[in-house]
Amino acid sequence: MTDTRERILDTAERLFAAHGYSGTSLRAIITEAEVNQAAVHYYFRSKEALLEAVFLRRTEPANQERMEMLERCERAAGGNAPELEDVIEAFVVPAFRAACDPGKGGLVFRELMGRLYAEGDMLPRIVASKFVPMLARFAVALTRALPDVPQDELFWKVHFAMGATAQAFRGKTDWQVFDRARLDNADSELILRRLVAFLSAGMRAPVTAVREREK
Amino acid sequence: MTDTRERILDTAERLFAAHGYSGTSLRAIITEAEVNQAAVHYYFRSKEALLEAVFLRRTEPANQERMEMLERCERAAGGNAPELEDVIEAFVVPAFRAACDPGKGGLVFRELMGRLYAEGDMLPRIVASKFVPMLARFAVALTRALPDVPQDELFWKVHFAMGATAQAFRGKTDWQVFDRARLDNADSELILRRLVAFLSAGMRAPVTAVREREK
DNA sequence: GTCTATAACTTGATAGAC
DNA sequence: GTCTATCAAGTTATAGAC
Repeated sequence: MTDTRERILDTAERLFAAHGYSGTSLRAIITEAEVNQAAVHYYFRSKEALLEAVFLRRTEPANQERMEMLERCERAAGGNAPELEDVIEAFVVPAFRAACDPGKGGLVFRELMGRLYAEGDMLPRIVASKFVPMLARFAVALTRALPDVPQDELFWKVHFAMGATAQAFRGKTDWQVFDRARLDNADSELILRRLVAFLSAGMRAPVTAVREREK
Repeated sequence: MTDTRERILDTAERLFAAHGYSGTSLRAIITEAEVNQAAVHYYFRSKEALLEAVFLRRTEPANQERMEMLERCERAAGGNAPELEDVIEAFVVPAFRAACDPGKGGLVFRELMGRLYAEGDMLPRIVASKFVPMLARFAVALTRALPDVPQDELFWKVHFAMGATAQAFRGKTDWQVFDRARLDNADSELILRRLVAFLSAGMRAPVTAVREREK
């Protein structure tokens, strides 16, 4: 069949998401996808290249959309600084939506995205470099939206925000301390709104407002 | 020598932090620690048990401190609801400080903590279960500190907050879009203040305040 | 408690017939 | 493009001498 390649991608996506990169063996993928031993090395030439393919398949279009969304909101602002919420939405919404709707991938890729966001070193820098131009654009927009925040503080806020976003993508916890509400059955648009609200407030929060206290 | 055990723990901590659990082989640990092949299986009985030991060595005391700090701030509040910032600090500060100061572990364990927080499934649930009682206590305190936030919304906010905290622990990014400021050379108390400010604001942010907008 | 040796298995990757 | 067969290396874990 000609969809062998796709079946490998789908299965790899699922297993990488579930067990991580080094936690998933090519043989596990081969077995679950019910393809031939050599197929993986035929279509992709290595395990690493397979991960890249899995990753870029969904990431590249989402990044495209992010840029468009950012440009659109910057144009709408005219010469003024863009609204913080808009910048954050431009970054978060395309990836999140993409990770929700595609008939097949859905939750699975979201899980994988969370893992990759969080680990940061699972992808070789070559792939990460595909993100840098986009991230740089967002860094500028953020700086304009938050002109009073010094750069090194902004760095940390972005850092925290990336972590929160990654977790939003993952949507699973083993700690059943609140009894309910997994990503599986939750309204993803509502989650998005909550995430944007959370991030915006966090980014704006003045650090100096934290009162001094005794240890 | 009698510090063989400790040397294994230290090395394992470092390598798990750098490459993840399945990305680290026992042989790599054995080699770097310069101990004998069989030593790991003698002191710990499996790779998994070794990870648990690495994890609990620093985690158990920190969790103890978290509980104490929470109780202290609840007592200070008398019958009233505890202050949000205090609850967050009680959760974040002990682990973060512990991960900063111990002469040896320092940055390394922080990196590992970030990884484990983010992955969530690297530790077997048996170990995770050691956390549940503490987390449940914090869930109650949070609910009291934020009485107007419905439970399922609170669940998500905690979810986001855990992600941001995990990222704060990791403190490394490959995306050099802001040119500077790594965890390595940053003032950790300042990071803590920033994190607490970020989380508090995010937790308090009313979701309904996010204005409607066209996609 | 420390060591060497090795068992028992899984890994990523390839060669070459069809 | 698909298959089987297999390699070389690396893996966790154990047995048993000292």
